[in-house]
Amino acid sequence: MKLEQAAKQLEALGNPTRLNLYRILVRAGEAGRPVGFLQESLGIAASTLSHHLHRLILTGLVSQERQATTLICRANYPMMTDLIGFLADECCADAACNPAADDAAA
Amino acid sequence: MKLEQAAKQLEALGNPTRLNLYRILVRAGEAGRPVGFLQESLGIAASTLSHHLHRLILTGLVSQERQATTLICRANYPMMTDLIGFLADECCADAACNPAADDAAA
DNA sequence: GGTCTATTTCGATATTTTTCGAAATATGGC
DNA sequence: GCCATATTTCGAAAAATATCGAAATAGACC
Repeated sequence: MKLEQAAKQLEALGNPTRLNLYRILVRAGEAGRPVGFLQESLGIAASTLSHHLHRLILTGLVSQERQATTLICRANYPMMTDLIGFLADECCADAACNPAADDAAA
Repeated sequence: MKLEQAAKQLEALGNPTRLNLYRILVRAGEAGRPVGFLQESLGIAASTLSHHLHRLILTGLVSQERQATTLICRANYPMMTDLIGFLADECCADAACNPAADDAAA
C-alpha cells in the first residue's frame, strides 16, 4: 500500500465521529447497516453523516449497496487488513525487532 | 483503548508528513532518530517538524529522550500494537467473522 | 559568562475540516 | 404522474490544521 493512501485512510478513521461510525460497521459485519440506522445511532444531521460516509467510501474503507430506497453500508475488511499490515509492516526494518520492547515508553 | 484516544492517534498518523515521519521511526526501531536527522530526511522547516512531532508525542505514539543537545525520537511500539488491536478488535462482533469476505468490496 | 548547535515557541497566513439547514435527487407505491 | 421516504448535494460559517520565518530556549564547551 502506498503511503499516501494509507494516510488518507488513517485520516478518515482519525475523526471520532467517523471512527465510531466505522466501528459500528465493523461490528455489523457482512450484514452492514442502512444509512438511516447509522444516523439514529450517531445522532447527527443526515448531511453530516453523508459527508463522513463519503470520506470513508472515497478511501475504500466502506462500501455501499442499494436496497430499494435504503443504502446499506459495509466495512471493507480486506482494506482494513491492508491498512493494519501497512502499519505493522516495516516494524524495526532498520533494526532488530523486539516485540517486548516496553522501554520505548520510558 | 478508548475511542477518543484511538481517534487522536489515527488522526496523528493520518497526515502524509507525520505518517512518513512515524514510519522512519518505526523502521529505526529502538535506536530511534535525532530530530535533526528527521528534518533532513523530510526536508521541511524545523518548526513544522517540531509541530508534527509534538502531535505524535501527545498521542503517545512517539517518545523522546535527550542526549546532550540532541533529542532522540522513538516509536512507541506497544502503543502501535494497542491501536492496531483496537482496529481489529471488534471485527464482526455483531456477526459471524468471515476472514475471506472479499465481497464487501462489491 | 559568551558562543555555538539543536530544537521549540510565537505569530501569522492559507487551506482544510466539521457541521448544519435547506433544497435537490432517487426509489418505490398509489 | 404524484406522494412519501431515504439520502445526497449545495451553500455557508466556525474551528482546526499545516506551514513558514523569526525569535526564544536548552545544553555543551571555551
